[in-house]
Order: sequence, then C-alpha cells, then structure tokens
Amino acid sequence: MELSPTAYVILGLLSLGPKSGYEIKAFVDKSTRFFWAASYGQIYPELRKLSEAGLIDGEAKPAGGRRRTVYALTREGRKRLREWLAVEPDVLEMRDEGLLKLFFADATGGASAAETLAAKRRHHLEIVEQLRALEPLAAAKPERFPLLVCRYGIECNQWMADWCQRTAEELSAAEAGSKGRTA
Amino acid sequence: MELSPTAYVILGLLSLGPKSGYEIKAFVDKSTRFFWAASYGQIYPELRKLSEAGLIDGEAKPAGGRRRTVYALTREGRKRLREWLAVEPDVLEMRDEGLLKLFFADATGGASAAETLAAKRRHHLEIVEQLRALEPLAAAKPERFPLLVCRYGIECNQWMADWCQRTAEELSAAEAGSKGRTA
DNA sequence: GCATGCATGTAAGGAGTTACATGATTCA
DNA sequence: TGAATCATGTAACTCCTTACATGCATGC
Repeated sequence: MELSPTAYVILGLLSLGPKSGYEIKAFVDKSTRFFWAASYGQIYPELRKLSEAGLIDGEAKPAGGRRRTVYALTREGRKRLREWLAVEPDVLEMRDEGLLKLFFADATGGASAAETLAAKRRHHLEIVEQLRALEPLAAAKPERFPLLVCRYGIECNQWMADWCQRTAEELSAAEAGSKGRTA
Repeated sequence: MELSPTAYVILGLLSLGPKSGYEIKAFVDKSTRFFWAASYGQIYPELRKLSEAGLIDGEAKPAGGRRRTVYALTREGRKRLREWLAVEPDVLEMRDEGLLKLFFADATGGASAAETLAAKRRHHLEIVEQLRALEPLAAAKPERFPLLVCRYGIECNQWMADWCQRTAEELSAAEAGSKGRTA
C-alpha cells in the first residue's frame, strides 16, 4: 500500500508521541506547516486509512465528557516511517506568487516591483517571527531535529527578507540614477 | 471572472510576446517553473478559457504543415495582468520533503539525517546549475525582472545547499565528539 | 447565556499532475 | 526508417483546501 506524503507527516508526528486528530492538526500548524501543511480534510480520512492498514492504532480516550480518539504508531507503522526516512527526499516545490509578480514586473514598467518586494519581505518576516516564538519550545524538547529545521526556517526566511530589501534598495537607487541623468 | 494563478502565468508570459501553448510550456520549464510550475493539462484548457473571456486572442499560424495557434494578449488581458501585478502577493507555499524527513530524523536516532541532507543539497545544487545556464539568456533580453528573479533562484538555492553542508558537518562533528567521549 | 476551545468529521470543489492519444515534421 | 521535436488536447486521478455540520465543555 502506497502512502501519501501527508500520511508520513502523521506517522512522523505520532513517532513523537500519541495524539488525537485535533492535536495533530494543532501540532502541524506549529511546526511542519512552513514546509508541509495539512488540513482536517486530509488528517481525519488519513487517520482512518492508516488505522485500517494497521500502521496506527486508535484508542478511545475521552477527555471530560468529550469523545476523543488518540492514535499511536504500531510496530509496523514505525517500520514504515523508518523505511520512508531512509529513501532520498524527492518533492521540492515552491509556489511563490511574489516572485511570479516580480518576474512579470516589466509589464508595469517596473512600477509594481517596489510594492511586491515590500509585501514579500513582510511575509517572510512574519514567518521569521512565528518561528522565533516556536524556537524555545523546540529547544526544550528531547528531539534534536525539529529545532534544527526550525532554525533553518528562521535563517532561510530572514535571508529571503533581506534579499527583498537589498533588491528594493538597488532598484530605487537605479531609478534615482536614471532620473538624475535625465534631469 | 476570477482567474487562477496559472492563468496569470499565461498572461504574464504572453506579455513578453505572442506564444503557442507548446511554447508557453517550454518557456515555463525554463523560467517560472522553479517557483511556479504549469503542465499541459492546465495550459491548454486555460488558453481556451482566457480566449473565451477575451483576455487573449488566438491566431492560426501553422509552422510548416503543423497546425499551430499563437496567442497574444488583448488590451483587456494586459489590463487584467497589470491589475493583478498591483495587488499584494498572497500565496507562498513550500513542500520540501527533505525538511520533512530531517524533521522526523530522531525516529532513526539521527542515522538518516546525513543522507537526507546530502540529497537535499544535491537537489539545490542541481537547480543552481540549471539557473546558471539560464542566466546569460535572461541577461540578453530587454526585460530586467526575469534576470533579477533568476539570480534570486541561484542565490537562494546556493544558500540552501550551503546550509545542508554546514549542518551535515556540524552533525558529524557532534557525533564524533559524543563517540570520543563514550570511547 | 454565550463565546471560545476541544473534538470529529464530510461534501464540494479547486488546482495540478500523469499518462495517454494523435499526428505532422525534421534530421540522421 | 526511426527517433526526436513540434503541437494540441483529454481523462483519470491525487492532493489538498474551504466551508460547513455537529456537539460537548469551560470559563466569563
């Protein structure tokens, strides 16, 4: 049985400890979401499939009067996770509307570029802030790799934000220069 | 009428000059693909929709005996493109299986991390190479922004490749250190 | 009594890929 | 003659998001 990438996100998160669907979603939003997101619409059906495949095991654990199912990796699930981890990563995709708009900015004579760069920069800085808030939480846990990846996110997004600023400055300098020559 | 992001990729590419569907695909593969991909399955249906909406105009231009339709932006299409360029970019998504595998590498006791980092590094370096080959082509054109974005891609992927190497070295140093202490 | 959070789920649909089908042309 | 390239298109599918429905519990 072939597993979707999101199935492995779930297996991976459960390797850090048993969780309910709700907790998985909350965890994803505070961790992997920056490089691999997941929504309820994926998580709950996937939990059922993984459970049917015997890779995870659900146990009813009501909290208060609320029904609640907590899932844990089975031995087979842990094996599948480790097998996946040993295979070379393949998917590496980006969808960056800011870069797209910058790419086509000649269509506005470059007039749209400054605002596009500023918005992209804000976006990256926002992510940096969110990750910085998460960093101490990751540092407090026994696992080493989530912290490593968190720092990658911080540094990488900071680099991107800096590039935006640098480039915006170069563009406005070039513009001022050409205006100076014309005047 | 709402347009999909891919529709704007097409409008943007046509702003650089009239093209057939086939040429659009080839162009995407040599330019925007690194931050926004598109396949035939999207391009041809989208060309039809854009044509019906009056944003582009198709003209039969057989090359040799092959049937061939070349599309060009209409005035309305150019307007829509510029309107889109003036709006703040929104979508910024990443799917990085390498980071995902690194994030969960504690499940193998860290044993999988070195190979994951090496593979991710190779992947980024491959992209750097492809973009470097494209750079002189972009530089030769009258438009400024495609070259800018190409250089972003080169620098950014180089940064990511360097991070992988740096991190792999740190990990192996830490491992050697802990072994030294244990021995 | 009401907003918020916990908790589980589904339906509909958007977006995009892969694989295939078709057929002409060019060049070795 | 056969491979590669040009050229257009579709069907099936995966993946994922959004929006909604439901209902209990907690705390103000």
